[in-house]
Amino acid sequence: MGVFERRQREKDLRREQIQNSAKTLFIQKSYYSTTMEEIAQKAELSPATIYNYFKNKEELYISLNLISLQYLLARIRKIYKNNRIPIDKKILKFKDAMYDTFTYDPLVLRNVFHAQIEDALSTLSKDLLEKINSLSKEIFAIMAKVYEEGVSQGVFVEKPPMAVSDAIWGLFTGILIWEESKRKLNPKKDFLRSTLDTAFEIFYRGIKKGKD
Amino acid sequence: MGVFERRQREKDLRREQIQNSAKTLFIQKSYYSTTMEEIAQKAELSPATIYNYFKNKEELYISLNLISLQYLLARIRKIYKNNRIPIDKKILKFKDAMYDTFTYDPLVLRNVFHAQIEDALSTLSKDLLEKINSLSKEIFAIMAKVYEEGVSQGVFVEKPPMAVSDAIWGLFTGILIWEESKRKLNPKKDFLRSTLDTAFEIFYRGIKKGKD
Amino acid sequence: MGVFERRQREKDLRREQIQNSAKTLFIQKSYYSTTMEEIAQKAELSPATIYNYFKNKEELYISLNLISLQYLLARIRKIYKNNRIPIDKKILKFKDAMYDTFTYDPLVLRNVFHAQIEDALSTLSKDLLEKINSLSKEIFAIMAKVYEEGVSQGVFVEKPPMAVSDAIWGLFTGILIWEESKRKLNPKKDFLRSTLDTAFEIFYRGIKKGKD
Amino acid sequence: MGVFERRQREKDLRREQIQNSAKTLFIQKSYYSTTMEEIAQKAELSPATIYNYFKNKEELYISLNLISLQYLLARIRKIYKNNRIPIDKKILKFKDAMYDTFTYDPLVLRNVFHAQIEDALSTLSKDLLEKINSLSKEIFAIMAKVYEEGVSQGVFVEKPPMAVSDAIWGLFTGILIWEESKRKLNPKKDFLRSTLDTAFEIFYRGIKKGKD
DNA sequence: AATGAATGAGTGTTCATTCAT
DNA sequence: AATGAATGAACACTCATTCAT
Repeated sequence: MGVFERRQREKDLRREQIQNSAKTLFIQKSYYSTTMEEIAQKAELSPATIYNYFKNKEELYISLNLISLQYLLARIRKIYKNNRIPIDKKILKFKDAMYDTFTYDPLVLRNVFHAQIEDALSTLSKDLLEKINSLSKEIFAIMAKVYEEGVSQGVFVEKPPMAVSDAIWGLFTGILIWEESKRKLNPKKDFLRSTLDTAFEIFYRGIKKGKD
Repeated sequence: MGVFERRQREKDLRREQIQNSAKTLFIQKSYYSTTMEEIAQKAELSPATIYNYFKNKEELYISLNLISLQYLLARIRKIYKNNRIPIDKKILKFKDAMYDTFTYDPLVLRNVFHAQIEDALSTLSKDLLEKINSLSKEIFAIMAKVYEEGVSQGVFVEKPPMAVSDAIWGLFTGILIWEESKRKLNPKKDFLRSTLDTAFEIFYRGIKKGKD
Repeated sequence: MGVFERRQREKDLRREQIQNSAKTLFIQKSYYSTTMEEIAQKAELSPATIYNYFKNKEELYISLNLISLQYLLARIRKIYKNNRIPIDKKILKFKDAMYDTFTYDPLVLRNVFHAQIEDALSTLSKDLLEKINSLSKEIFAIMAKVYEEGVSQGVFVEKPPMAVSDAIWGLFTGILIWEESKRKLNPKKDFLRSTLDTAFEIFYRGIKKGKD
Repeated sequence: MGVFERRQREKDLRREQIQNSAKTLFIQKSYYSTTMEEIAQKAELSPATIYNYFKNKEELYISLNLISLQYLLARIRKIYKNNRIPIDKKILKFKDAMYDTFTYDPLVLRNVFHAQIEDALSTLSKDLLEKINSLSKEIFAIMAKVYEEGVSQGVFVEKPPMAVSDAIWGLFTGILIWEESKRKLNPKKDFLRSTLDTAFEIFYRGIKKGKD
C-alpha cells in the first residue's frame, strides 16, 4: 500500500510539474505560441509523456483554470460570512482577496476574460466557460449582496448593485492587466499594489455615504 | 498625375480593405487563429496579394493598432484644452472619449493590453509597443495633469496623480473587457454603457472633494 | 483564355499525377502503411502540395475509387443492351468486362470489398460506401436480369437470380484476389486469365440448360 | 511438476486470451487500426504484459493465422480419405469444410489473402506467408487430386485441375467476402449460406459429366 | 498589380515498445 | 509474472510565405 501511495504521490507530482511548466509558458507566451514540445522540455519530460496525464493541449490548458478561481470564491465567501468585519470594509477585503489570487495566478485572469481564445477552444471550452461563469457569477452575487447590505445599513450610497460589483471587478482587473502590461515594458516598476490601493480608496470613498 | 493619384487612392483603398478584414477577424478570433487565407478571402483577394501591401502577418497586425489610439489622444487633448469644461467634469468627458474609441475599435484595447501576444511579436513589436506606450503615456499625462489641476483648484482630494490616471484607465478598460466577455456568453445583455456610467459616477464622487 | 486552359490542364495533370502515385502505393502497401510523404515523393511534390488538390489522405484515397467502378457499370450496361449477343454469352462477356476493369485498377476491387478499412474511413466513407454500393447494386441487377431472361428463354436452369449474380461476382473477385495474392509470392506465375476462363466455362456450363 | 504444469497451463491460457482479443479486434478493425492498448484492454491486461507473450504486434498477429488453416487442412484431408463419400460429392463437402472454418475464423481468410498487409509485415511475414502457402498448396493439391480422380472415374468433365481447384477456392472465398461486406452495409441480410449453396450447385453441375 | 501554385518548417498527437519495480 | 510510466519515431495536416506568370 505504501508503494501505491508513493506512486500516486509521484503521479500527482508529475501532473503538477507539467501544469506548472505549462502555466509559466502560457502566461509568458500565450496558449497558441506555446508548444507541447516546450512544455515537455520545461517539465523535463518527453512530449508523449504529457499525453499520459492530459488528453490534449486544450485539456491541459483548461486544467489550469478553475483552481484559482475556486480559491478566490472561497476567500470571498469567507469575508462575506465574517461578521466581525464591518460591511464597508468588506469591499476593501475583497480587493485583497483578488490581489492575492491574481498575483499568484495571472493566467486565471486571462481566462476569466478569455477574450483571446474563445472559439478556438472548441468543445471543452463551453463546459469550462460555463464553470468559470458560474464561479464568477457567484463571486459577483456576493459582492453585490455585500454592497446591498451596506446600502440598507445606510453606509453606502444607492446604485444598481450589479453595476457596482461589475465596477469593482472591472476596476480591479483593469488595473491588474494594465500594470502587468506596463511591467512588461519596464520590469522594474511595479506599482500594482499601490495603484490598487489608491484606486480602491477612491472607489470606497465614492460609495461611502456621508462627508469625510 | 491624375492617373498616379488615382492609382495611389486605389492602393490606399486596397490597404484599408485588407486592414478592415484583418481587424474584424483578429477581434473575432485572435491573432493566432486568424489565417492569412481567411483575411484574403474576406477582403476578396488572394493571400499573395496581401503581401504586396504588408510585409507579413505581423506587420499587418501591427498596422491596425495606432490609428485608434491616436484618435483617442486627439480627443483627450481637445477635452484638456477646452476651458469651457469645468475641471471635474473633464474626467467624465474622458470616459466618453474612451467609450467612443473603444466601442469603435475593440482591437486597440486588446493591443494596448497586448497581453496575449507580446513575446510572439518579435522584432517589430518593440517599436510598436514603444509607440503605443508613448501614446498612452501622453494620454495618462494629460489625465494626471487634469487631476492635479483639480487638486490644486481644490475640487479633488489629493492622491498620487499617476495612480489616479492608472485607476481611471484601469476602471474603464476593466469594465470594457468584462462587459465584452459577458456579452459573449449572453449577447443580449449589453450593460457596458450603464455600468461605465455608474462606475464613473462612483469614481468621480470618490475623488470629488466635499461629498454630498 | 489559352492561359486559363493550359493552367487547368496542368492542374488536372497534377491531380492525376498525385492520384497515380497514390494508387500505386495504396495497392502496393495498403492505405495505412502508405504515407503522404511517400505519395508526395513519388509524385515529385511536397506533401503540402497534395493538400492543395485533396482535402486529406482519406479523400485522396476515395477519389481513386469510383472511376473504375463507373467504367465497369458502363461496360456491363453496354453488354446488356447489345441485342446481337445471345443471352447466354453475355455472362461470359461480363467476365471480360470485369477482367478489363480489375486488371486495370486492382484498387477498386479492394474497396468494393473494403473489408480492411471500413470503420477507419469514418465520415466520408459512408457516402462513398453508399455510392459504391449503389453502383454494385446496379451491376448486380443487370446481371440478375440477364440471367432471368436466360431462364425465361429456356437457356438457363432456374436458380435464385440474386444468388446467381452474387455467385458470378464472387467467383470473379475471389479468383482475382487469389491469383493476385499468389502472384505476390511468385511473380512469375500469372494464371489469372486462364483460371478465370476455366472457372467461367464451368460456371457457364453449370447454368446452361441441356448439358452436352 | 504439478506446479510447473499448472504454470504452463496458465501461461497458455493467457496467450490464448490475448490471441482471442487480438483476433476479434483485427477482424473488426484491421491490423493497423487496432492498437496494442485496445488488445490489452480487451484481454484485461496491461499492454506491457502482452510483450511477455509475444515479441511484438506483428508476431501476435501472425500467431493467429495458421491454426484455422491447419484445421481446414485436417478437414479436407479427412474428406479426401473418406472412401464412403462418392468422389463428386466430395467437392460439396469441401465447401462445407470451408464454410465451417471461415465462419468460425474470418481472419484467416483475410490473411490467406493478406491483401492488406504484405509489404508492411516485413521479416517474419515471409516465413508466415510460406507456411500459409504450403498449407494452402496442400489443400489445393487435395482438391485437385479429388477432381482428377473424378475425371478419371468419368464423373467430371476435363479441365486443368489446378485451375479448377483455384476456381473452387476463389468461388468460395469470393462469395464469403462479398456477403460479409454486404452484411456490413445491411447486417440483417445474411445470404452467405444460401448463396454458397446455389453457387456450388451450379459449379458442381458445371463439372459433373452427363446430362441432368 | 494580382494570383495560382508550391513549399518548408513546424505542431499536436499516436502508438508500439521498453524498463524499473 | 505483471504493470505503470516513459518515450522515440512517426505522421497527417497547417499555414505563412514565395515566386513565376
